Amino acid sequence: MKRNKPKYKQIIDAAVVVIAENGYHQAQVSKIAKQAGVADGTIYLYFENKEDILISVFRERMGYFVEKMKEVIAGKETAAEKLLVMIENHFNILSRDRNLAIVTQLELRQSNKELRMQINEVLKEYLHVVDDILRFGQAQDEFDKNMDIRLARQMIFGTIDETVTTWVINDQKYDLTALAPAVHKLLLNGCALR
Amino acid sequence: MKRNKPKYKQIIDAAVVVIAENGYHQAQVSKIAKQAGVADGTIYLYFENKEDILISVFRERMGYFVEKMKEVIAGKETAAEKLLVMIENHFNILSRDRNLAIVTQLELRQSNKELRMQINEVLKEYLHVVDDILRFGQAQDEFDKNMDIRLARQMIFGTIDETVTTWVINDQKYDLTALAPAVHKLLLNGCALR
Amino acid sequence: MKRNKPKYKQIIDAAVVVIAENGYHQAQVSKIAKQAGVADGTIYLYFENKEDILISVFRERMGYFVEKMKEVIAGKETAAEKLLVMIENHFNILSRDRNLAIVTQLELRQSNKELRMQINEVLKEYLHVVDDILRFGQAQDEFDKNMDIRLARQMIFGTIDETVTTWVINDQKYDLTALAPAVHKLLLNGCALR
Amino acid sequence: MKRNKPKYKQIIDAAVVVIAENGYHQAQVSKIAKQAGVADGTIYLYFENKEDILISVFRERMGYFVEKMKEVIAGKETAAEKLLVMIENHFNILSRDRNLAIVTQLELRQSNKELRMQINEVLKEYLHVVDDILRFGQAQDEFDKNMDIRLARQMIFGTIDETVTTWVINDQKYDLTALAPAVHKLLLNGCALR
DNA sequence: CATGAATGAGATTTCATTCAT
DNA sequence: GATGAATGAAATCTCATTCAT
Repeated sequence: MKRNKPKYKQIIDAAVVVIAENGYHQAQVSKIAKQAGVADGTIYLYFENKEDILISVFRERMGYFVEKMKEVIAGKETAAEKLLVMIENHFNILSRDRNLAIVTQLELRQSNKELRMQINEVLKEYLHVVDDILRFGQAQDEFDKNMDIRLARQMIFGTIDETVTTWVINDQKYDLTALAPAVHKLLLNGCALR
Repeated sequence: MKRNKPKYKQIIDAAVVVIAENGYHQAQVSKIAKQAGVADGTIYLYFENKEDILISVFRERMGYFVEKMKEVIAGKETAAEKLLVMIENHFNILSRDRNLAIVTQLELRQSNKELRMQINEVLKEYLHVVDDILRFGQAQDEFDKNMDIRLARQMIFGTIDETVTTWVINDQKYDLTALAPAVHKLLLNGCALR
Repeated sequence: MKRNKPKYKQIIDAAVVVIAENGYHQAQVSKIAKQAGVADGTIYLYFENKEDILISVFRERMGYFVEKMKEVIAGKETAAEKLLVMIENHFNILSRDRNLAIVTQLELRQSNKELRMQINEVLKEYLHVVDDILRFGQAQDEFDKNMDIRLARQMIFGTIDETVTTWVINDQKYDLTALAPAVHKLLLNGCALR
Repeated sequence: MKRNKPKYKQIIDAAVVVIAENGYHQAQVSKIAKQAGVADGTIYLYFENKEDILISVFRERMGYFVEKMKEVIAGKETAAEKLLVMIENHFNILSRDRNLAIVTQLELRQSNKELRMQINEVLKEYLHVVDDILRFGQAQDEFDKNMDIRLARQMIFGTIDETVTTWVINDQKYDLTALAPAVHKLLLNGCALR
């Protein structure tokens, strides 16, 4: 069950490809094994069960996601700038790994409640990053101090997520990253005229 | 296959209860039949197949949803007011039918891609309502005319959806409807200080 | 259960049409009822069960078959002539009622062993007709007296049956009746040169 | 899906036994699996689906049939002798494998049209053997050159088939092979006195 | 460490038949 | 006599997981 052996990554990568190409319900363990170039039984030397593969896909990739986010955010001075690079990076990473986009936005959502709960656990880390930006913005007098942090986080995450999902459903046929500034503006200022 | 016979509604209602209580993947046709108080075979006098039951759950309830929305929205003068009653009603309807909330926010999303496509078809009607409010707001000089309608709609729907889902995941333990004004304010003004 | 009421015949006729058009396994009772223009339940006022419909189809039509045979055979003097008109009539009747041909040669043979046993019971009458011709031929010194009647009957029936079945399988695209003289000659003289 | 692994034959053999003992419609996959001493799922490692098992039963056994025929026929000089050994062997093989006789003469004929079409495809090979004998006989001036090959083949096959079926229906209670010379004589010379 | 053949539980759907009206 | 809505039993096939090699 060593997570640093090469076959571990191999299987995770294979799972992303297989799920993206076949859909969640057609991603059988034997297909993942074949794509990874290992025997079916070998999967179980590295993962507890099928659910463990899926949650691991999310954890590994989302871990990279959050690390990346923290890095680029730290490099910015204002909350507005931090929010912008976060959105840009979110869009950018998924634009570049289109299979991952399909898997996280469409396929993995078909998993059962229990798996989704675990995925939410992983997501929390990402939500903390959003919260940090929001609190930082309030402290810097950039953001409204009366604003409910939890609701604002739901707005930010919900908007980003819905935007990416719509892009995936439309077969990724437009430039997602290009939408970042407009989304950023909307999240900062809302719909109303100023 | 008549949709106005009492058993049709009876089965739809049973499906909502069974899915909410057992989860999507444990909602066997025989469980739904038992809950509805009919024989398994009777289900197939009213629905083509299992998928048809699930689609119908969504269509029937969402149909009511959209009708209700259009009604309350028409009664308001400004875009801001229209948006507020839309959010209030969305939250309110799901607050009152907690099983439906579980089914739409968590369970039905586990369905396969094809079923989700059909659900999206039903959802489009709701998204049109949002679009109408946004365009109305622009025409009335309440909303920013440079705003991308599609992105704004994604923000509004994404925020509402994420808020409801979070509430469901947290076992519906707080008052969802009470959040409507704060969500409304966020959507109108964003996070930034004015 | 009166067999002389008009609906009895109506249902038999409907059964032939439905089986010919849909095949044995797709000939549901409800389809037959619809074709006959009666309610499903009405079927059971005239027939014990589905099997009874099928066996009745065979009995009614084959009854006519045998009557016809006896009639035309009685009008001929020699065994050879009797055999010829029997073959001609067999081919002719099925040529004219192509649905019946499909039903007797292909579809009804898919029925279960029990039903086929009953059909064989009905067929026996027809086989007796053949036996009568054979014995008459032997008495008249037209046919070989050492010949095993049972085997000869199997040859005659088997040949006729196989010929009709082949014609049905080939979509009845050639003139079956035209084959009667050649089949007759073969049955009388065999393959060997004289 | 390897056809040379021992379990492949094992399942075919089990299918013959189960179908013969229970009838076509009562030959569930689970019964066949049990008879073969494997798990239900194992069946599907060797066969596409249930129909594939049935086709394979026919193909495997009929393949042996045709091979055997060609062999014994090649060893004879005259068309008459060839025909005789063909009939003898046909009767003999089915006499020795009585379950197979039940399956081919009664049970497999209950299959749906599609399966029967496939079975006919396999049968064609056998019919070619008959045709070859007939043409050989004509070339050797043993058989009537004016004879329609197709009709003669239908007579031969129809007679043999009907003879075997009658024997099976009568519970195989007489010696089928003993009938071969008489059947042979009938096919060569017909019913008529010479 | 790695393999892959074997396992076996579990669910949708059809359709002959009934019976209250 | 006639209706037709309701019944409910029954069977194929999939696929995650194991374990002998």
